[in-house]
Amino acid sequence: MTIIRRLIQHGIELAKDLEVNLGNRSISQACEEIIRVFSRARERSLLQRPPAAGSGGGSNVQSWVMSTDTAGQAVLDLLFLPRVGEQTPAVGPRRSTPPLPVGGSPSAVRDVDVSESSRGLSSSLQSQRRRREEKERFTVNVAAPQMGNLDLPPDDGYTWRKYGQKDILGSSFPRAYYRCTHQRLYDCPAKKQVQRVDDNPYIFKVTYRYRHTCHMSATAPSAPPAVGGALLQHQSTTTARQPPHDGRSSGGSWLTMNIKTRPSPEGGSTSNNTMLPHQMHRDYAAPAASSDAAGPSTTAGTMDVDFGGQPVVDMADVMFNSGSSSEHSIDFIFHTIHTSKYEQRENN
DNA sequence: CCGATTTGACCTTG
DNA sequence: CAAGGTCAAATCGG
Repeated sequence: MTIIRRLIQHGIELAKDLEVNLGNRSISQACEEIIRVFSRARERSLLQRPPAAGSGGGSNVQSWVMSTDTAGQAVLDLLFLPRVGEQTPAVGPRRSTPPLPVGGSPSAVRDVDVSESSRGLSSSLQSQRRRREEKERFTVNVAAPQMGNLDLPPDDGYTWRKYGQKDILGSSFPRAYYRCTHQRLYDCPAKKQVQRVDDNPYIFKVTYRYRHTCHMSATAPSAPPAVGGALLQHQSTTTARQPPHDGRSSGGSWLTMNIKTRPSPEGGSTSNNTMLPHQMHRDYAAPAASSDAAGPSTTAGTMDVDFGGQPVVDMADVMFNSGSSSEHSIDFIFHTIHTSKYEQRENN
């Protein structure tokens, strides 16, 4: 743990140094060094990760980093805050709920969803749901692998099943539609859309919708250890962190964006997509929307709780995977544009 | 054989 | 009616 701390601290110092000395030093050189340091921290944390999620090392490291200095906190803010909401694709919902009816037939599973989304639904209900859906959606920009198969979508730790692809008007690249692989078995409603950014084919715009519920089922492949009911569970439980099989993961997964955000309550989210870290902190720490679709962490009301339970591996993860919506150079450094934003629509 | 992907058709919404 | 989103049959691949 000491080594991890040292590595992380070193990384933070390097990042600080980079920001201070921008222009005096080769940026790429500095970035590589920072990446190396954090990579080592991550690798070590992966090796050392305690079996009991939520307790032990992760929180220690985090609290330690947070207590280092303001710059360290800034880095943490920058890196952590985005993922502490609810719908991160990287971290499944975490509330203690009874297992989902796994035994049910696929159709039964679907019925749950159909109840609201079936084509026969009344328009008012549908629009209601639609409004809520819009709130449960956020997009991130993720750097595409710079080598290998560039068509591969970014790996965010979950397993997705592609169910459609569509050419979008005005876009040079088609949009791919994915849903959670466990949609049927565990009634997991999580979906995402992946589309290359027009002006930069090396960047994916990923839109996430709904939360993963496949981690909540006791029988789910990813059923995490229940810790306190409001603690984070690590994504590695399920399909997360599967061994790379396409050549983009091992060294490339860090390019992936793992942002965790919490939808704001009705009207709570600002129309400003470029929230500063501390703003995000406030917003995301606000009581979760009483969304019936999922509400895992209405209990995880405070960032502190989430922070405390976050394993260090996630931290390293986020360090590479996410940025923030601030103008920080970290974004540039890690080549991960994090325009994490809520799709908001004006109240109709 | 089973699960994932592809792809054209269909549905919903504005 | 156009565009976005989803379905589902056909196909692919392990």
